[in-house]
Amino acid sequence: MQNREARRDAQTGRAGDFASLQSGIRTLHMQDDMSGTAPELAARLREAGLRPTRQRVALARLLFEGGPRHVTAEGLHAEVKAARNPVSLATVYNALNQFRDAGLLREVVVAPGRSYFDTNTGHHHHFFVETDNELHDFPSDEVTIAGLPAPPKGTKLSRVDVIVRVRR
Amino acid sequence: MQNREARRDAQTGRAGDFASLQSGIRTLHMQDDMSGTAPELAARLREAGLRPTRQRVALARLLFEGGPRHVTAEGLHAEVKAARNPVSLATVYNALNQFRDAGLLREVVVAPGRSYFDTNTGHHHHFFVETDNELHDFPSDEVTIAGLPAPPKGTKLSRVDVIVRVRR
DNA sequence: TCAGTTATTAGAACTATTCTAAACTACTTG
DNA sequence: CAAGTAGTTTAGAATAGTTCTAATAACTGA
Repeated sequence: MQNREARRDAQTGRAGDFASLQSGIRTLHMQDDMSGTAPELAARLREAGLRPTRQRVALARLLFEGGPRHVTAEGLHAEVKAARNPVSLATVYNALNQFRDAGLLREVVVAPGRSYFDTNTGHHHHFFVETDNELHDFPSDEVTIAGLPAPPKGTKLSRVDVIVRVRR
Repeated sequence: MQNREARRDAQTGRAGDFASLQSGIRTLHMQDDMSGTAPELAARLREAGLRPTRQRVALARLLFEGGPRHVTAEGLHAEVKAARNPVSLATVYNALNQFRDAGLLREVVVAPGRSYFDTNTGHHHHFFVETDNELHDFPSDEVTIAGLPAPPKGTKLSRVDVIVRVRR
């Protein structure tokens, strides 16, 4: 048995580097009607068919009030706890899944047992820093993917994920 | 001993539909020196720094003797059991991880808790049929990705994964 | 052959996530 | 605004996938 690299919980990291790319994304995100204050968020949840409960609003605020983010369930759970707005872990999972199903979040699976929820639901792709489990967006505007074969017959396109894996 | 990778560049003029892409991949795989018989596989394992134990050879045969494949640990474990060549689940996991680390396999994570090991280690991408968990290869020859931003400073490119998700 | 290293194994442990069923709360109607 | 009720939350149990432990077995070079 070889011992393999330590898998630190690099936590959700709100990133921060990548000056230009990130600010581009931020702009995008802020223009989005998702950003609102608590009552706006409640309305948004209602639209999505979800009752704006105390728990869901608390989570939505953490997710959508700042800039774009990538969170894990555990990370978000730690945050609500820290914010003295306790929500059970099961509820965090439920809410993340519901938000994703409602199109408010997008799930990105980067490694076995590592799945992030991305508040940026627009077209974009990801950098994943394998050595420290950091995930960063980059807009798809610049990127063109040409020559994709047609989907297997009988299937329809759902989406195209591009993950650029890098290491430090 | 490091030429088994990233050598799949020339190949196929026209691509057209999905079926012909698949057969293109099969041809490729058969030409590969990975396809050998038991003694050849043993040599291959030794080259990779792995003792050719009964268990590893049994697994290598299942993996590399036919055409290209996508396996899960559980699936492969079921196969060795069915072939009356029992190997413990722990050993299946160990071997898959070692084969991957040695560059004999590539791991593809398609969904939380769903990770496949792909015997095709050349350049190619994937279709994933979300509705029934099917994974298919397609060669990267036809696909061009232009305009990828530079990796975050201090990092070097590891690889680019493209997963085209479709549903039935 | 034999020593020494490396590999295998069953089962426990661990991690991430989902389920259960009881308690609770937001929305509706009267 | 008092209930009714349907949707929601919760702790804890359960599950799934994978890794670890430490005892046993097997490969390899001399």
